[in-house]
Amino acid sequence: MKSNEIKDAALKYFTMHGYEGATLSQIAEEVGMKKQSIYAHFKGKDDLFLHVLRDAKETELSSKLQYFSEIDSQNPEKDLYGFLQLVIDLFQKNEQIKFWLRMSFFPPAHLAKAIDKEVIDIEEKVQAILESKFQDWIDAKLIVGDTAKMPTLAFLGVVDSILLELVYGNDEERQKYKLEASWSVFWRGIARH
Amino acid sequence: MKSNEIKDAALKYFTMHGYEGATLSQIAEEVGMKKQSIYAHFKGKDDLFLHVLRDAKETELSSKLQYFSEIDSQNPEKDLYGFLQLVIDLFQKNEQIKFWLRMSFFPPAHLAKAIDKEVIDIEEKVQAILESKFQDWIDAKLIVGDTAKMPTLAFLGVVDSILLELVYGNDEERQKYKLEASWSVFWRGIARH
DNA sequence: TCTCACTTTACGAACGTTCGTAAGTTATGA
DNA sequence: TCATAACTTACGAACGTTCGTAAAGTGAGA
Repeated sequence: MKSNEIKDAALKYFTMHGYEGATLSQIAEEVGMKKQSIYAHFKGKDDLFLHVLRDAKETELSSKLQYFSEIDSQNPEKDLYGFLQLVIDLFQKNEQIKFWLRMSFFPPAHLAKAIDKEVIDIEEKVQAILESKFQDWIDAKLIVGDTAKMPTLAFLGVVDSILLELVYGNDEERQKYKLEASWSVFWRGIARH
Repeated sequence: MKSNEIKDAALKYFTMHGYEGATLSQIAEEVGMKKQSIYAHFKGKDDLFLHVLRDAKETELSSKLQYFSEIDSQNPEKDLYGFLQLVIDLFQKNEQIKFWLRMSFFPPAHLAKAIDKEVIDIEEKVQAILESKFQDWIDAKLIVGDTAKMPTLAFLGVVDSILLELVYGNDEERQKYKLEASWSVFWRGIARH
């Protein structure tokens, strides 16, 4: 399917150079065609971008939902650390997550609204699941705290900081160490002791 | 000084639209001149960008260094929380920090090397100071831990996650709550108890 | 099985626009 | 008078997009 090849190339260049920095010529050349041919598959640059965005959203969301459906939820330490590992894993082997991250935080101005809607949609879903898990753990006295919202937001913060470190990512040793540091302190911050 | 006005406008557009998305025409118009007049002050787009970058770096660095020189260092809880407040404050009233953040993580490809050098320079300095503070606090048994590196990196992670939330920033209530959540969990994670 | 109409895909050429950049000219102020 | 800074005008290159056209693929009817 040529459309998918185009989307793959577009994903790559949008991720590397941002919306404005990516050109249809580059994308077309990567696929082995002229930029005009892209218009046989997509209405234009915006249309192509939004298709890539929705694919990325689906990947991001389904990966995370799947993770939560698989865990037994009786071991918060394992479950949460596993989620961090999942995020790192996705980031490293899946260009879509990098794309998603970049566009979440620095969207092209004229598409900001459309992007925001998708971002908020995912965010709410993930946060809701996470919050219910934390509530279970609190009720089961596996972690401390009265409301589930606090550890949830703190954990999402850890996820963000790890993602940022991965984006920045020139020192792999530092990445590992920073992940461990953030995780250790976070876990001590919510664990019973 | 017209050069400064140009840099101010450039800062604004580089921050909003990124390097590729910002145009010299827009910048010139903001200042009230033609884009060709910019060349009376700067060699070109790259030159203007690098000037803005260096100004931003200086602001970022001097603000943080000044903070550390002012604190008494005997109260880690107050000192660290104060640093978070400083970062938020800087971010909200100073466009340069937003610019700095965007360019740190998503630099224009052909200037990535130059930008990286500056970013690493600041990062190392801030980390070094922070690490020595943490070491003092550990020695004084004000916080737990054997090595200072772990709480340092974890704290830098908290800073990053807060910055990201500010960049994203459509829900101010959520921002405050997330800051409190990240901070509370972090502090409990390193505090003696 | 062959043909005819239709759709899909690709591309050369060109559109209008904007980009960053340059040279030459005019006004301002020391 | 002599810089300096802003202006006007201009340029090649690249941008996203459109048009017309040609080739390739598809399905139906005879």
